[in-house]
Amino acid sequence: MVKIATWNVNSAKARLPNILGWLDRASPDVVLLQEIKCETASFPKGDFEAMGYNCAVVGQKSYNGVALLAKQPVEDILDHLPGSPDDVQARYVEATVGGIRIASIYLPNGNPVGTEKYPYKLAWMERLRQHAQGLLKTERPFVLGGDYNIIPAAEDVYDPQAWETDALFRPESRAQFRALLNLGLTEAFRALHPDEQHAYTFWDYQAGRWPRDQGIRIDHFLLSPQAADRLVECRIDKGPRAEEKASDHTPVVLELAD
DNA sequence: ATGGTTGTTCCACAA
Repeated sequence: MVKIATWNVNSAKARLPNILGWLDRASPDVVLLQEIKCETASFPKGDFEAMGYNCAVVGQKSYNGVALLAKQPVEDILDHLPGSPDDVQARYVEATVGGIRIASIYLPNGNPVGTEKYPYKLAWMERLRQHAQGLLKTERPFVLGGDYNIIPAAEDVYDPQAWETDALFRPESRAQFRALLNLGLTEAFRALHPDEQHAYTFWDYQAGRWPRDQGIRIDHFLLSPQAADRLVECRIDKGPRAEEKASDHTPVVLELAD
């Protein structure tokens, strides 16, 4: 069994004790991090290496930043999403681990709608769709995990009406996400748990969203057919969201058969 | 419509 986790940590440095503690307990084989919020050189790589992880890091100052950690060797690293050479935002890293192509994705938020941020989000998603189309042609297993900043459906948000006009839930955003799935990818959590309600991965720090369980499900694993054949489990671990100095996101864990 | 919190950086911005 291979255990792959994704977690938007909202700063690798501020969250370091939480991350190390969780890795020690959960012991995933592969970890996809988003919003590390530091430059590649200042990522606390040594702490993860000391726990036996190899690291591929794509950082930038202050914002964004993604990483892929794995107990097995990390090979053939791709440090950006192809299709827009001028895009400098650190939102994508992809590598091969144990014969599986794996990406850590931090999809643009897109708010406020009406600014250049929203078309940037939609264009980024179209680039991701094009790239996934290319990966599918290899007919090999791949896993695209991360913070998609997409609420796929009404059952994935505590108050659908309140989110109607938000970039995470607008029809154009959801249509672009659907187009990605319709290439033939499997959204692991919903495929395994079609009826599960209140299965959230993010709760805002503001307005008591966590204690009231008013969250949204925006962190996802998308699997190629060859990876979906091996799908065993996908669950949300709410534990880390309850800790002191928690990230606003909690980890999602995927298990694939060997 | 407002309010509310966290992180990084610099006294705003992103989420």
